[in-house]
Amino acid sequence: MEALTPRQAEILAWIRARMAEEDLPPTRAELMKAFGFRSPNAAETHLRVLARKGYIVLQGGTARGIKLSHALAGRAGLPLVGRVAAGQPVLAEEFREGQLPVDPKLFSSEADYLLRVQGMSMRDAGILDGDILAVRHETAFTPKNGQVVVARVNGEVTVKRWQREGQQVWLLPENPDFAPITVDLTRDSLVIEGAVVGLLRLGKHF
Amino acid sequence: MEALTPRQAEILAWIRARMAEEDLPPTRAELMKAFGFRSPNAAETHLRVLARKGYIVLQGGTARGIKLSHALAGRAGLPLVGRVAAGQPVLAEEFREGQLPVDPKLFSSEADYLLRVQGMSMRDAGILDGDILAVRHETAFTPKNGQVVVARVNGEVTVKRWQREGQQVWLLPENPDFAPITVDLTRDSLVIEGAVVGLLRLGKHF
DNA sequence: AATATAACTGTATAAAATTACATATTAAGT
DNA sequence: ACTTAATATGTAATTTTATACAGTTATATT
Repeated sequence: MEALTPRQAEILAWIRARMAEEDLPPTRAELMKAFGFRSPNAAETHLRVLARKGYIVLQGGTARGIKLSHALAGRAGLPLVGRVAAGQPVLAEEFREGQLPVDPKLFSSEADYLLRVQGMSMRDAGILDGDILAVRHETAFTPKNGQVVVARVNGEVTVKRWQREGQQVWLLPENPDFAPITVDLTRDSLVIEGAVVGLLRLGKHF
Repeated sequence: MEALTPRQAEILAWIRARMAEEDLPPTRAELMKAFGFRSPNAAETHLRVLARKGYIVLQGGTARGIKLSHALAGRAGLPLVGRVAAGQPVLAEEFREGQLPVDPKLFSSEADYLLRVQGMSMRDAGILDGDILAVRHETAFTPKNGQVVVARVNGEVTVKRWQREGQQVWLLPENPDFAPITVDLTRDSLVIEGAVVGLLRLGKHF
């Protein structure tokens, strides 16, 4: 399929999100408003391009006649991510173990991906080795103390309980056999990968 | 929910089918054509009634602004069962807390219902109070020793690890604060309700 | 230097769609 | 008998929506 420009991808993403949420395709005017266009024709031309490139199908003479093409329409579920190598993006293609048919909206907060847990450092929080966490990808947020987060310390991805006081952050395990990770925000690199919004344990561990 | 007349049910069914197929709600004119009305107002009044009775939601001033109400829109999913009173069937209507959009085939073995966990007796197996278990309903099967099952002892529903030797069954908790339940099959009543095939923990507990 | 493409503005209009109002028939409920 | 509700017809106004046509600006391509 022909590639999209960043702007086109942005517009397609918005359309998909809108349709998932409202269950109704947008009008040109709605697109216009959402992107701050001053002309409905800006929306029209974008739609034409998306249609020409095969990402959507336009039904002429029909209000809201926008369909996602089959390839995109398949509400696949969420990607399951396995062991993430240091320094690499969590959602990089090579760490994907597959796709699970899980509704992102099942959880309290909408989940973006699933992450398989490695190790027993959160055992006493009921998070065991092999469990699958539903994660909301949000790098720019401030966790509350006590919240379970997916963080990256010096490139390494870890799941821990967040505790912060001033410039000092502790990533607390829930297992006395493990030591807390202490991070001084003024010196160490710490990236929040997301918030844990759910947990899934499948079959064979029972 | 208020009952529908046959004609109203027919119209609602058509709308649902149309939306499933076309992924776009119909207009009054389309409804009119489908049912042979000679006036779009026939469609309008039907829609008003369906909305008043709670089967659909109409968005005023919006082309194709028809939404199926949540009860109808929610596809399949699994029933979530809460506290089950002694002696009553697990799936009795009065214990249902709702329906969750979970694919029954997500688990190693196909799940029939979801059961909310009460208490901490399985804490060390990573099953916490408030967790949701996916259960395969199967009364006539022989669990393997060590398997986590939903059983009913003297009418009371419980989740424990199964251990059997001869006519003696132990239902083992995974928490030293709780005592195993000992069942002599020659004297006590024991019904297996199902096998635990998965676990779900949603949001707020993190 | 000329051309093409992306990403728009601005205006206009026809078609699609909602929705009000007036009316009719039949069946069910009080 | 009277009223209400269901199921329509018929007309028309208004609003929403799609979409054509004529430009503009910036960037990349030939």
